[in-house]
Amino acid sequence: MPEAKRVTKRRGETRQRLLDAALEVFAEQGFGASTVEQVCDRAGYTRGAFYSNFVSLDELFLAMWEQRSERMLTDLRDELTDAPETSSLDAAIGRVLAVIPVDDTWFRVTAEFTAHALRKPALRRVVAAREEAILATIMPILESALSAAGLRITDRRALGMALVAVHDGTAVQCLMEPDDKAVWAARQQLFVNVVRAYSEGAR
Amino acid sequence: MPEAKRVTKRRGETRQRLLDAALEVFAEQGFGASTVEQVCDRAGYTRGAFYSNFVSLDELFLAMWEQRSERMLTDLRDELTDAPETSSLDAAIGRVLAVIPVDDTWFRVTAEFTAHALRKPALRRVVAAREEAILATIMPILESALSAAGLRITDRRALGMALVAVHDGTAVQCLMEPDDKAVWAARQQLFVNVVRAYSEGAR
DNA sequence: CGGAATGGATACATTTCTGTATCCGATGCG
DNA sequence: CGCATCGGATACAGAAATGTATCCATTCCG
Repeated sequence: MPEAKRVTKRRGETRQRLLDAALEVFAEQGFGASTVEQVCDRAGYTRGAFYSNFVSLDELFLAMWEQRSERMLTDLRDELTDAPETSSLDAAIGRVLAVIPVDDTWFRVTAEFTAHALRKPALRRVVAAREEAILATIMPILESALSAAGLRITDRRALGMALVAVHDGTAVQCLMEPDDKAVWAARQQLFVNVVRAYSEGAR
Repeated sequence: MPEAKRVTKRRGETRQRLLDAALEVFAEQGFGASTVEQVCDRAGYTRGAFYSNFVSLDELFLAMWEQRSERMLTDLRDELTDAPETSSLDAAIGRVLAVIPVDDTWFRVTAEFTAHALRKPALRRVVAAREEAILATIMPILESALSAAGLRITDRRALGMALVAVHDGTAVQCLMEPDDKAVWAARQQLFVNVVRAYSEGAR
């Protein structure tokens, strides 16, 4: 019985500021090198506030990542649901990529979290579940754009995996050379090529 | 003038054991969470040995990563140079993938190092240089296999980037589900598809 | 208002890590 | 064999991080 503690306004704010601070600190220093104090300083509190809200940095990390990725996912849904029935495949992919933020801070944190999950098996399911949710949001858009172009997906699962892999792999490249527009263009092109590779039909 | 210090046998061994221990410790704990003592304990020395050989964990990390990736690269070259003139594209890709180890430990460390490099701009060139070296080794093999199949690469640079991205992206997936053979198969297939996407010619 | 519960600050004891200074056994060399 | 240098161990001092116990201000609610 987790002893449900009611959340007052003040407590909620504190908690949120700690979550926000954690994002920044973990992105800058990496999770492993971050300390409770650094997070508290950034948030404008002392360690007392932290220990009153979380039991460990691990817990904070998980809570923060889930909140941010959940928020990212709903943003994605919001942006994509009122889709203006995109005609071309490139345009559809461009739309999706424009909405999925390759935000420096967020990506670093996600990379850290992934590495963390490789070490803590319990977290793998969390990561996997999030990926599935993202795919569930994106695939329908993609499929409708494809069918408008007379194409259909041949292997849905394989395409999903490929998209995730390409996203993660190219995101690193983009962050390594953030100013090289060619890298970003290549990324977009790679997505198009991959989608085509797993589709068939009239062109 | 770095005051070239000559390397005795004993010193070399100590240094090497520290490098090896670093690989394991960093893989298990992550670089940021690792301490000098943990590395020394693992190697069977005390901190005295460490500070006599390196000035900081950062330096050790860099030295270790460069040594291992260099070794990996020469292994790759050795395995590929005596290539039995592979006929099919799939076979060629299979060969290359078989040689590039998706070793759990090494991959984790590479991921850590990449994250580290995102933070320390000086390291980005190191990572980029290594990627280029790997591509320089692989691309010729690939091209000969392709031409044997009547294909030729259309955009060498784009293909190189794509291969790196796909490698990194899929490696994570394979490590997350190490026992799911389907993931590994999908990975191989994705490589084939990507290479095809950036090639043209008779089939 | 006024007492009770809440939430975060403060103070403290403890542990952990770091870096250096020094020591001593081993190894190389004449 | 004996001296000199080398390499790692040991010891120590200081810094940093942790977790807890306690205190005080604010908010809640009758």
